[in-house]
Amino acid sequence: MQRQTQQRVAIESAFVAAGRPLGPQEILDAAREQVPSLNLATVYRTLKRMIEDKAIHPVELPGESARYELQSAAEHHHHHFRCGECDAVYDLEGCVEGLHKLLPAGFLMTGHDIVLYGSCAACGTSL
Amino acid sequence: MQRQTQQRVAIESAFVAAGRPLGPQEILDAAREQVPSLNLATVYRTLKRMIEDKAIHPVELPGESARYELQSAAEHHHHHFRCGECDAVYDLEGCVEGLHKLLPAGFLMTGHDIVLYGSCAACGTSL
DNA sequence: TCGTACTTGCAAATGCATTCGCGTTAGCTA
DNA sequence: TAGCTAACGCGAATGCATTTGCAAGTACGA
Repeated sequence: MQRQTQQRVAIESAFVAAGRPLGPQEILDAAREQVPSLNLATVYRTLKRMIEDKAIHPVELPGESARYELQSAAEHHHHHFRCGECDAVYDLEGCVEGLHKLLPAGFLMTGHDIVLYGSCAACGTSL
Repeated sequence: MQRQTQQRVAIESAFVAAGRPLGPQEILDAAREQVPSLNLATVYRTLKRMIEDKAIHPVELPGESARYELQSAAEHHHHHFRCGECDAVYDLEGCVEGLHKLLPAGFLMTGHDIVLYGSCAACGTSL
């Protein structure tokens, strides 16, 4: 069976505390505040298992390696915002109309991704 | 100065003939019909120079390695469609309204990307 | 509390896209 | 047409994110 180790608890709480998609290195940095000895390989192993358990799911952005977010956040349709200052990614609520009008004749759409770029509230405030 | 080699001509014409973003391997496959001895390293070298010359520019999609498209295609704002059957990427004309309404308070938007997924006309026809 | 076997940390190994070194080939100018 | 040198093909090397082997550590049921 699966064990409740302190490293796993630290990783899970890092996701809850952040409330936004995190990459392996971000997770490592955050979780090390609970468990300083935490290793990146353990982060990857834990991520892999959490994906299998459907506790998290991957968030891919153009030209970047995968981040992950809690499945609960992914239960409703949403998109992402990437801050060019701090490189953090945030969840966005809602969607837009009219994507179908972009479709050429004969094309069938089954899904879409939208990514907004700019600077987040935290970075904008500190300018 | 720069030389007009047959490999470079083949690569440039592959872009023109395709009329859509191509990845290094796709370019290799296409250009080898003109120059069978063409090597992948040469494709990469040529792409690098074409980017410096602003003849092409990279197209990044979530979770995939870069494709490239002619700068002429990039002169006007547009987005992309990715076919899940043949893995090809196509340019889409136009854009949508209302992206600003997705933005949380305090966030500033400087750009955006939209990717539609589904099956293209070529694949849809052959089903 | 004990023992088992799941987990971890560490370092080495992968996989992959992309780049480089080098001897050879081939544009291009005189 | 000859000569210079940019460009090529090939195979090895990089860089990076991610994975794995293994010995040591530790959660947790009996």
